[in-house]
Amino acid sequence: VRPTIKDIARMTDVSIATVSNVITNKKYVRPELKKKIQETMEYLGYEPNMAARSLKINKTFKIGVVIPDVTDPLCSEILKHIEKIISMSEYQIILYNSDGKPEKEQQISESVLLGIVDGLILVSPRTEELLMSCDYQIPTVVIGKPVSETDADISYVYADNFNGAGQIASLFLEKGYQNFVCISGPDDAQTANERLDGFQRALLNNGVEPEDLKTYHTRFDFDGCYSLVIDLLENYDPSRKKGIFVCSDIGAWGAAEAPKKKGLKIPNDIGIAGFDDNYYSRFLCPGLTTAQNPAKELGETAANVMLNKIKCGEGKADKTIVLDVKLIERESV
Amino acid sequence: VRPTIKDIARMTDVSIATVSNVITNKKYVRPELKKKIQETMEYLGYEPNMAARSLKINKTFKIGVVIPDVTDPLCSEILKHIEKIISMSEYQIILYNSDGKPEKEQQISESVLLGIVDGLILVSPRTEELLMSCDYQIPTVVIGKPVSETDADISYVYADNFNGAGQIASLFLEKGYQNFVCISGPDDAQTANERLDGFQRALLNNGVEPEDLKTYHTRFDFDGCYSLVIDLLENYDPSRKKGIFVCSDIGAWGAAEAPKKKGLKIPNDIGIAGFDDNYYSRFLCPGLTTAQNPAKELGETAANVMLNKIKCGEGKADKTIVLDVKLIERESV
DNA sequence: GTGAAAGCGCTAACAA
DNA sequence: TTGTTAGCGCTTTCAC
Repeated sequence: VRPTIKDIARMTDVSIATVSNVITNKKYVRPELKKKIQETMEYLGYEPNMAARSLKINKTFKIGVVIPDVTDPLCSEILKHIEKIISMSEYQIILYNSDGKPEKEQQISESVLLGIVDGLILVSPRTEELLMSCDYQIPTVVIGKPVSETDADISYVYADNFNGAGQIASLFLEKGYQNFVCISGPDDAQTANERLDGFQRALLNNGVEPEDLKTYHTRFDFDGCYSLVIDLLENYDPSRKKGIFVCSDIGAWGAAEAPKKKGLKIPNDIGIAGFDDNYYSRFLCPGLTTAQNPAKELGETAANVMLNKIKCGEGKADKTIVLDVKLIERESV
Repeated sequence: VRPTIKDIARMTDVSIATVSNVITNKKYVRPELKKKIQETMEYLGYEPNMAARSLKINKTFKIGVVIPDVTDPLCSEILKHIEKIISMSEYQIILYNSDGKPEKEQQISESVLLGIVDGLILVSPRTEELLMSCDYQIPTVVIGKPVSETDADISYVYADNFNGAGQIASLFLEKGYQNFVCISGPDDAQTANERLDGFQRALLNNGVEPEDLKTYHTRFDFDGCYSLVIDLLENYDPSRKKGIFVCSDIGAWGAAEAPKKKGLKIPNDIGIAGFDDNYYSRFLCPGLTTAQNPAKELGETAANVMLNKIKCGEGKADKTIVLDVKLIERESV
């Protein structure tokens, strides 16, 4: 049976208050007494009862992390680095899967998180539902862009998607591409659309004619992008070399498959670029040129901001942090 | 400020005991009273204080999941399905990353998990350290094979690696391969070695001469396997067609790169098979033939067994469950 | 510098 | 059927 401070107190002939004082380290206790108490705790294998402490001081030492899909390489990378940082503190992570569904996010935020978590990290939540978190005054950090003004205690950390996509555009231009396609996700995929905007703006600002840029929205997976590009390649004229920018690596994988099927060579006949830099993208043949979503920094920063918010109280932590994205040039452009 | 049962009781003119009774649903309460109480709870947005409940009934409603690496496609797949099952119960998941390091596993099991978790799911832990969990009588399920007898309350669920590897061997034989290589992980990678055994046994039992099978242990990643196979391909004679079985998909990716570099065609000149069936393996060109590690079933089963253990008490749940692995035939053999 | 005691919100045994 | 009450393990005033 597990020992409590009472047991320690009895064995050491002190009061439970004194034992508590050495545990919390908030009041001075005579060194020799302190030592004796610590030895007894060690001896009995004492570990504080978190439930009791939580009840008393009204903290749970848990941080909720809401992820759309642990299975997505980017999400899991972010999660990994959140975990790394958090596990060095006294906090622990409670994991929630939102499936990318607003209802699930809402449900999680609403009912589940009331007393059971001291803070909440939302990974790329569906935009509209952010507002949910405003109801509860629990420190929140969102990995993603702010969507509407709020006075709730929310911080945001996100990657500079706009600029990243611009770098892709510049690369295409440098290499002499003349005709462009941008494939974005579903209409409401916010980050994908920032990338589309960045790509578009950079191209247009550099003298590309609007009719030389076509944009599409599609299901953002392998098959969706594959069949879209198959269609685009009807009557393809390689003399006006096409550069296809797909706003996510996994989609780019599908897109890259299409030219291969048609006997077109990447990057000689056509260019493909992605966004994210999945771990696996280096293995695509040819290696996928892409913009690196800074998953590691995203996770670490979000976790650190969270810890700060909890420690310093409302309003003291950064409101918004935007992280640079880096061009990863391999062989597909 | 958050309402408590006291508030509900006062507003409803009943005692806190009655309120508690409608919450826990363990004693009969007059329907009209019950309704009134429930309405009040709804109205005030009451949510039970988990810390208090935990303290009282000595349960945390948390399940610890210890994962070597969330970033690994197999692990994250398992985790996803654990989460799916657990989230349908009243339990929640606390996530721990072990980095595949025994020390970390031990540390997690030892200090952290005492009172803060009702059960523990360990995903492919390093064998020796399993014993740790025996000290605490907390329900444990291990995704992986039992290594030593113990009377602790541990259940095991794992895939039939031996048989899966055997299926790969049979496929090679069927297709007329005559020379074989098996690449396993580091010496102490238990599952990898089961696969090696299964492959070896099946081959030898079917008349393959020992000198026609070479086995290797290596760092189990892309680069390790790549350079190993590059070496193996010195003076390669395609007339005695070689079948290479790599005990994990990610290694197989590396292995498959080597023949390509040397101008050898897969599967015409040489065959490559993997094990696991990562989500990404279908995208390798040619598509990787592999044995499917049943990640979904592994996760779901482990979670269900856990829930049973917690509900039914010690010893009532299955001790050991082994799951079938299925051959996924694509184009690399 | 140390101890006594109240009380965090809840459950369950017992009384009514 | 409902209410009273003790107590889970801990922190924290407030006395001493």
